[in-house]
Amino acid sequence: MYSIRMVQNVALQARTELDDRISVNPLDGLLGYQLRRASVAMLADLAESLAEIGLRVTEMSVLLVIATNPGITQSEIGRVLGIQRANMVPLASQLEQNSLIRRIASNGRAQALKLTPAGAALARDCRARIAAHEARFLTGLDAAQRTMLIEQIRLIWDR
Amino acid sequence: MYSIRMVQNVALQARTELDDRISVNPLDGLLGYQLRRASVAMLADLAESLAEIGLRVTEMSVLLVIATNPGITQSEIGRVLGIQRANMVPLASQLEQNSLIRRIASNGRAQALKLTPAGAALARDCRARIAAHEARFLTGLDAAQRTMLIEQIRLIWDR
DNA sequence: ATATTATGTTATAAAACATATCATATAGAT
DNA sequence: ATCTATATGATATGTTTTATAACATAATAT
Repeated sequence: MYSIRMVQNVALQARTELDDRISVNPLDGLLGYQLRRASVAMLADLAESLAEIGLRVTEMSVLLVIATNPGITQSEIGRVLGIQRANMVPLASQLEQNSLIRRIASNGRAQALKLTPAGAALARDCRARIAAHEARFLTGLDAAQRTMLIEQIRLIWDR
Repeated sequence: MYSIRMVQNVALQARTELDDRISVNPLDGLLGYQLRRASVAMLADLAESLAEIGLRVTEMSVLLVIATNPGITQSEIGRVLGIQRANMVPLASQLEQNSLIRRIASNGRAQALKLTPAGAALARDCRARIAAHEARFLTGLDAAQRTMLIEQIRLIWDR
């Protein structure tokens, strides 16, 4: 007979099947959704690696931009990385407190940012960790395919 | 002579060139960086469109998952979308308060979630907005190229 | 000389996200 | 049948990220 228990089992069965079915996610075919999931996955992996050297992802990004562009200002870094001017302040302060960068009086209120030797050493470590991190997510693609994929993704937001 | 003004102008000139130069961003060739920038750009565009109908991106995602899987539970939605069980609570409560979904006692503590007629109508609106949104970022690619790109990105995090 | 612009800064708020804990109800084991 | 383990929803909490508004200062432009 149709006891409550039976009905409950049927309900459970349906939900178990749901877990196994593949196309239950209506967002699966969306570019925006896949970009978000991939980005979150890579961010988590990178954050884990950078935590071992006491850095957050955003801090590492600022560090590398300064390494490549000695003398760049906070506002310029913000424009390059898409970070608000106001949010650059605690970021740069943190890096300065940890003796990774120096702020040098420049033009107007602007300050030229440069790496300390410790900052330069850490930047090299970052590059190695990033290379390993990227490789973990690009297996199965040769160099040309990697470049093409990255360029296609860049064109999505930068044109 | 080397007045302060002159020195300052030189500094400004250097910074202006920096803005124009192309490869000042050492992250440009990284998959993770491009994924993040593209994801952020698409999220901002989608959020703007969904704000017009009073929804946030996450709320829309939950709404569409319920639309496709009537009777699904909060925990299951969390597993599908990568949202913590605890964070699903205020999400579902918000949708229920706005009379977009109903929570129906099911098995155990679980509750089967279903759309109200208003929720179903809004879900249709969402799908139209999403289609327009996706099209804005996929110009220049035909249907086959779009599918391939999305699949390549999916493989980055889901394998 | 005055108005405008750019930079750094502070304060603040909102949103997203993670963690730990708890009560309850089922499934499974003995 | 009883006990244990597991799953779900819920609450509370804290952190991180991100955005906005306002301000002082120093440069540039008119």
